[in-house]
Amino acid sequence: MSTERRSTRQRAALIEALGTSLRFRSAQEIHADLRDAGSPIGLATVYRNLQNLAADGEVDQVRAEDGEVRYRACGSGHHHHHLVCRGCGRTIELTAPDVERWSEALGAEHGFTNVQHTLEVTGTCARCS
Amino acid sequence: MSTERRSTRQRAALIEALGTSLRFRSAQEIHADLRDAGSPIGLATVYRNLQNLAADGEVDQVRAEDGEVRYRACGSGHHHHHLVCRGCGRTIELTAPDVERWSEALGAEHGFTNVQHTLEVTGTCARCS
DNA sequence: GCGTTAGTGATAATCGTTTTCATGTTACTC
DNA sequence: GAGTAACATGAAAACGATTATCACTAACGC
Repeated sequence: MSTERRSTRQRAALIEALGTSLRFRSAQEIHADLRDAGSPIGLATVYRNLQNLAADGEVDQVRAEDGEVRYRACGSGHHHHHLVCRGCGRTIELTAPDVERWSEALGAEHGFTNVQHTLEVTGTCARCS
Repeated sequence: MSTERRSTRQRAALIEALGTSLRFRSAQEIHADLRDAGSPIGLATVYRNLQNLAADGEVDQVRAEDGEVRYRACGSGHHHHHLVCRGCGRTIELTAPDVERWSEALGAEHGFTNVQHTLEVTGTCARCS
């Protein structure tokens, strides 16, 4: 997966910006933050690099309810899900082995192969309510 | 929920078009189908009515991987999930009581209130593989 | 029928994202 | 170091789904 990528200033800045945040953020948000932080970078470059990083499994992406894609550096390279606060965006990583097994079994039961699933949990965290 | 809606030819045609399909379809797809079927209807009207129907709980909407929203008339008015074929779009409704309970408990455990979740399963059905 | 009011639809506007393409950088070789 | 091929960048334009606008039409209650 980890196709070889050249190391550029922009890519490094992006990775750093991702590393310091625990929230899921949109490409536009990240772009603005980088600009504000004094790292001039093109919007297209942000999009491209985020896609690369996602393809290489170095960041997670989720699609918000409004259709926007949000990104976040995730600890484990393993498959996992998220519990995201709708207020502040605070995110807790989850593993759900039962769900994994359940969806597998379910696919098989209906003759489906190559089964994947998406599962995201949202709520209002203690601080925000 | 079911805000009172006036009955118009366009709304009726839309509901009928939805009723005859088992697949999730995009607003654009449905619009094209209606046009082809000889039911002139504006694209904006399709969008508006689909949103109304979704708000009234008469159709389900899911967001595809490319960000497009797809609609489908669903049998039960109850909360449920879907197993969707990535090839032909054939859809099977699922209930997952374990997942419901799991996400509830999880939210509580982390101090989250008003917990919701999205869960969609995709795969390749027997016919398509 | 009549008036009120929601619904319609062609079109323009929005907005996130992708593409284009000329230019700048990187990694590699000699 | 200099040369260079391939990749990366970024400003601007293109794209595509969706939403807003607004003049016009049709439902509904009387």
